[in-house]
Amino acid sequence: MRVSRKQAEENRELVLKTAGKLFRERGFNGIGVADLMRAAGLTVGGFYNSFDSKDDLMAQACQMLIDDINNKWLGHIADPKIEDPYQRIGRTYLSKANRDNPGQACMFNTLASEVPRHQPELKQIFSDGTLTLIEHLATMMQGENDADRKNKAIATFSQWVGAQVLARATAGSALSEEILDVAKSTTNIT
Amino acid sequence: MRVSRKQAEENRELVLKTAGKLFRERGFNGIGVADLMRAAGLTVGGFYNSFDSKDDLMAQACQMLIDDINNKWLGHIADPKIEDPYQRIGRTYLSKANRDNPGQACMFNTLASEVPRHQPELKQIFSDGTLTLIEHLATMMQGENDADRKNKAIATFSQWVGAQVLARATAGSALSEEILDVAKSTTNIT
DNA sequence: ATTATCTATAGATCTATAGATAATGC
DNA sequence: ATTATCTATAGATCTATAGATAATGC
Repeated sequence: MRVSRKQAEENRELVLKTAGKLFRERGFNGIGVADLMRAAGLTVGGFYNSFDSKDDLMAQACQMLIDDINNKWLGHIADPKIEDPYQRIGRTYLSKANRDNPGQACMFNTLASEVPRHQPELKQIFSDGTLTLIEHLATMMQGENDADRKNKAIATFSQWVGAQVLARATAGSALSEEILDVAKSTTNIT
Repeated sequence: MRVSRKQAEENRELVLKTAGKLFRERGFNGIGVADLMRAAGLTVGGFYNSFDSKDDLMAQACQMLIDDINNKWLGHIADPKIEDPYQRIGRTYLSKANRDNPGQACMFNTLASEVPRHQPELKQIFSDGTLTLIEHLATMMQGENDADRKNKAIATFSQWVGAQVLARATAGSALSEEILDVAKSTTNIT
């Protein structure tokens, strides 16, 4: 029954990844610890070896999801093969594929509105994460100075988040695609 | 124990109003039927006389909350004492008071991201409600034609929703107020 | 010997229903 | 007689823990 330390660490990471997907798909309250462990191919008893509590898992999963976005964006910015990282990021962010697959898309669209109801640690992770994302976005914006670029990044990110939230809430109607299209044109995504 | 039909109808409406507040404060899964009835000064047994199920309550509460926004906006538009209804609406929407009191603010900020996970009836209510809100907002926008005004309304509403979601997720940090301020200036609210 | 994971379960929820109660409305 | 609401509870969750098991790592 016992597995190697390496395997145990891999299991912990698998649980984190599974949680990241299922929290985005079903919300923090929409997936229980036992079902989550089963989805990762494990059983509930092992959970508390890796995590102090479900709250601890939520915090770790959110930190991981924010790091994933940051690393993806930084990778795009650094990649010489990607000519215009801002276009690439915005096109993906506002795609119908992202709208229809919340489990793979930006966590802010699905989980940000639940954050204020949870523990301070989680709020801190979201606060810090939002700031970092906006700073990265700001480096890709055109503007006269840093403050101007930051403001543009804030406007752009708010628009993106709001558009995906509303596009999902109206999915199936013509309005849903209009919302994504308008967000693209407002934020200069072609 | 039995009350008059008038009183029973008033009780039903009180439960709806209480649900509207608590769903916005805690999410659909954050408040149970028994606690909700207690908050309304009643007990759980009476709930199923007024509602078929918790899903039914969610649908009715969301419809009521959307109607409330619509009626408030239409009232502002029709009120001769309000010089610029768009300014009035936007200033309230993006206020810190709204950020800090989700139980009294626009349901889209708190509940829209949960909608895709629930029953089709709820999705339909949100779809229809979003379209109606955008149409009302469009009448207050400046633009060359109907399509132009509708696009501006879509951009504005997405921006408002995204800004409040992010402002709440970052509440307590300086960024939170910056997000609200940027949304105001982007959507021409002074 | 240590420990990662397993099965089983305690105790606290949650939705929904059953049957009793007492006031309304014919 | 009817019925809106009450108390009590069934049955299904959910988080977390206890103790057993069997493989790792000294």
